[in-house]
Amino acid sequence: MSWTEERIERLKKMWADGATASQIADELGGVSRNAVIGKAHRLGLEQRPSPVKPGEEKEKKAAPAPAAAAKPAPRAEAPSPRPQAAAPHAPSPQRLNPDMQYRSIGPGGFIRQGPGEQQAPIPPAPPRRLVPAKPSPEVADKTSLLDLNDRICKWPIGHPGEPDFHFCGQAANPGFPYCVEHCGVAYQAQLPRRDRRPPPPLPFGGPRVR
DNA sequence: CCCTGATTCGC
DNA sequence: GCGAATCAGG
Repeated sequence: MSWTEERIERLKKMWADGATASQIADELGGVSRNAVIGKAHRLGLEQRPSPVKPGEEKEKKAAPAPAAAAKPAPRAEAPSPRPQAAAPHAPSPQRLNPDMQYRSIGPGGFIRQGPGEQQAPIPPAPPRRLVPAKPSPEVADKTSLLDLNDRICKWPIGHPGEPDFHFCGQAANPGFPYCVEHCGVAYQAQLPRRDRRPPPPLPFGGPRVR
């Protein structure tokens, strides 16, 4: 089927009306939705909300980042002693906390409280001076999660959970999460399709095909 | 899986 | 120019 004047007109009309490429292809018949999209582009009538390109390019996919949650991790300067008291919900009969104050509970399981009755205030914990924990000797001089920022290479060294897990820590390649050396590992130029090597055959005949 | 539009590139 | 194959996101 060829793109006659009439079919092109119909394509333009439906495209402008917001029909999807699939709908247009079905309506016209004899063409695939890819053909419709391709034709629409060649006609220059694009600029439609694409599900894939709503705006600018988003976060780069950090290629091998396993658990490197690459956030600067805001440092807690002076944490407040106790954020809030536990809500006085109906405590289960088991595992009673001896430090807690309990009140009688009615048949419905709710605390019975008179109209003017106030909840007894929980006394605040005595102020305590908080000192930073000493880092374990394995990571003493290494770049830890808390040391990360956007100017530091976040390439993980070792594996999360290991005692000496840390990050590269070199000066990052500007605009990239890694230093120049690790950028070279993380990012590879994509070859033209014809130059790509086909993936090696999977063992056992590969995944099932329905 | 289904869907979407965008892009690439052999023809 | 055409459109299948592919990509990338919902």
